[in-house]
Amino acid sequence: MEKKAFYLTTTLPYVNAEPHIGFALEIVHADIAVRYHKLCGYEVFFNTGTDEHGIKIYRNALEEGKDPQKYVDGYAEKFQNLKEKLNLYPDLHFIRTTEPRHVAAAQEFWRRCSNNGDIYKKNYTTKYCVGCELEKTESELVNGACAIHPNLAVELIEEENYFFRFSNYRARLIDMYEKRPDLVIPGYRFNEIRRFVEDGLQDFSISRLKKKMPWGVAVPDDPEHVMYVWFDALISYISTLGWPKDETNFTKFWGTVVKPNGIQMAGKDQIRQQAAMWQAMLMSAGLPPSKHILIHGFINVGGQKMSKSLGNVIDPIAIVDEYGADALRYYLARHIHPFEDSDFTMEKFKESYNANLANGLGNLAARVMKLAETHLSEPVKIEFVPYPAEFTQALDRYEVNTAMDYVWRRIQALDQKINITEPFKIVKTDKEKAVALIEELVRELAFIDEMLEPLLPATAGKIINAIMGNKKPENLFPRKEEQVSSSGRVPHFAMPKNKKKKKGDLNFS
RNA sequence: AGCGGGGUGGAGCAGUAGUAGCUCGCAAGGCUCAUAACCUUGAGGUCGCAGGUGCAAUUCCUGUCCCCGCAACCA
Repeated sequence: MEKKAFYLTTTLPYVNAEPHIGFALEIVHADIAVRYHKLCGYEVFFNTGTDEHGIKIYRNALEEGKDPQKYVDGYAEKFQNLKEKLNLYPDLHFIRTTEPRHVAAAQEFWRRCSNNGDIYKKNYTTKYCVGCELEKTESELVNGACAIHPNLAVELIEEENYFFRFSNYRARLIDMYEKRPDLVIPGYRFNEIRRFVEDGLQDFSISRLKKKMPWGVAVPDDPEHVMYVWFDALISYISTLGWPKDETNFTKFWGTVVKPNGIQMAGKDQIRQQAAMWQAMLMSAGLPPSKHILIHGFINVGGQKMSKSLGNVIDPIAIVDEYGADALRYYLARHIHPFEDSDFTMEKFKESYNANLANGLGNLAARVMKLAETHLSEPVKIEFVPYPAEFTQALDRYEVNTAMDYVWRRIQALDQKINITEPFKIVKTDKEKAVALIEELVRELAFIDEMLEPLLPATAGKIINAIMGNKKPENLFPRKEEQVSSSGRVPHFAMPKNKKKKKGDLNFS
């Protein structure tokens, strides 16, 4: 029997900035889902990439005196490096929208929409904010300027553009929403987009005049136009599969109209593009819709938006360099909610790192394996134990945080078990019983390790190696104690907390 | 205005129709295998406010107050 196929794509980040913690969140959650499905026996296709066209990139490149292609090459490399930095699934597919295979796919997609009568030319004048790269309606302007970029002059655009007949798809979208109640997850996001579509749709512009802005995919049969960046970028979800040439691969992973299979992950600012525009585009091209669109929230810092001017931007690479990929993966998976907005501060990160990775998982692995190394003559044989329902149910719903909580309860339970059964004591009186006990502890550690595999793959590998070698592992997560606590007090860094109040101890601080 | 999210012990957050849970912090004790770690116990909450439905609501409904987002470096 053929393996079931699992397809998951992130949105493609626009390459005008360094990799962002928000994208790290998206791709780590995606990576966990992919690894989990792989372990469950699916054949998986995991896609990400870079969105490289558009006026903003064109202008940035010119400002830096670079050829646009050279400019995006530099950024694409930084994003490709995330694979290693975040310890992502080894077969991660990476598509760049400037690749010939993508360009060809975008053009074919255009042709199909056009043949279907959904693309037409229209003269129009609009106000356009270069900062947002968006047309602005009157109601969106404040004092005649873009509210987000008040310092940039709103440009008046009057030109002939190609438009997509989005308005034709209102009924069909609503109909699909009715039939596919799990298209957008979570449900309250689905309500948002449903209401938006019900309120009525306006056709949107999908091309730009080449003489003004040449940095885009050429529109078929019209040398004067290039595609608007959003139109071509969305198509990357299927161009990465080899569409339109590789029909087999495409159908296998993207599915069919009857049985869609493509799962997308995106931020809450992307609902409109992903759940409405893209779905209408797929209908127009005669292609299957998405199966699920998972919408995650944003990361705030200390209750505020991240912003350069506030100086509170979190750099995922810096965290990985200091703490390791799995430490960041841990935090994103357990403490950043899969759907709602979450807060990220370095204080919280460090607190959780010490509590749950150093003191929790790392210490547990060390104490179990030290017992094993000392008292067992050979490695414990490990058998695969099926994942518990509580764990799989959480991951099946993409509730990674709940799955993490479950694993950490097992970690705590194993710590408790060691304290209760006291093998380190029993070994002095009843070696045989102690050995049996320790073997049991190792097996339970292996069980925890199994669950860690999709979550913290590097750590999981180290632990299973330690088990198979019957050897205490290297220090998996060294404690970090150098910081001053958030209250400003110097921490009691040199004293164990269960002794710090004892009288008579010398205080080394 | 509208739409969306949120208001849970000192802090940060889960969660649920039926003894309210986690991390940190605090208090007392235990253990010594472990990364000055681990375990136990305790103090601390009328789960924003007011109504309603239920045998039962923090959990569902209605109203109301407050905070945040929809305006980001687009995630």
